[in-house]
Amino acid sequence: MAKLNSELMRGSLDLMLLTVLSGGKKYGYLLQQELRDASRGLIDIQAGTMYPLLHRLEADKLIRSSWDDSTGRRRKWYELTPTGRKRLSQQAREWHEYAECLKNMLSPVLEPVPRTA
Amino acid sequence: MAKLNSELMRGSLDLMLLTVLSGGKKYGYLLQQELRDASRGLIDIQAGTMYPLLHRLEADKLIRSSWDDSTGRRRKWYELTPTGRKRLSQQAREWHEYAECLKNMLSPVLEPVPRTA
DNA sequence: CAGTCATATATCGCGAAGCTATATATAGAC
DNA sequence: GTCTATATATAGCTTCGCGATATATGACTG
Repeated sequence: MAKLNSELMRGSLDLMLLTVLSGGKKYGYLLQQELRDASRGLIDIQAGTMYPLLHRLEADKLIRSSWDDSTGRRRKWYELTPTGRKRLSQQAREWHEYAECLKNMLSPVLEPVPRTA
Repeated sequence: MAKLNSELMRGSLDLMLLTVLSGGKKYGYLLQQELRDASRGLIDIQAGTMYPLLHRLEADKLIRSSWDDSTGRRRKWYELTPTGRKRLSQQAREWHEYAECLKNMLSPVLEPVPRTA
């Protein structure tokens, strides 16, 4: 699966991270991998994109973090806050509405009208 | 219909303009109106966003323009170039793929699993 | 044991791009 | 004559994604 033109994802990156986090606590590197795997390589968020984004989401109190230093691998685990959960479901609905709308507009481009036999 | 959080549209604005232009020649103000109407107010691209975007698309030779000064209303009509048409169908497919992927990820959030009776 | 790669997080600087505000000009309504 | 809608354009601000770079450890390999 070819990597996606990343420009397309602008605007829904937070939504994606929040979505993956709704499946439970994750740390950054794991999040990155899960996204890549779940999308068969389509979605590959760079580290230099993801970490600042996680920091933003935390500053906005949509997620919270805790370090685990018990192993040699320092890991910062993130989880949704109640606010984050609300934001997620709201953004998800908004995105879905938008996607349906755009899909509708695109339909003539995606599936050209078959010739009337 | 409430206006959409415009952040969500980042990354697919060009796609939308190209899509609307695939329906025939349009000038900027008309484009803006058609988008707003077709989406029942959901998509409302600001003038300060749209005009620079149109200029970019033209600089990239995806669209071309011609002035109509025959009336009091100066209008700049835009139409797709062959290159723009190719780009549109390519971006449309890419977006669709991405949208399906995200929709998939979102499905547990959008439609919570019903309790097993 | 030295070298290399994967794991794991972080930040800087750059450039792209959307928004608000503002400017300009005309048409039509009242 | 004033106000609103039509129609296009640009400057300045800010946000944000990316590549590059830095740091440190674990795991494998010869």
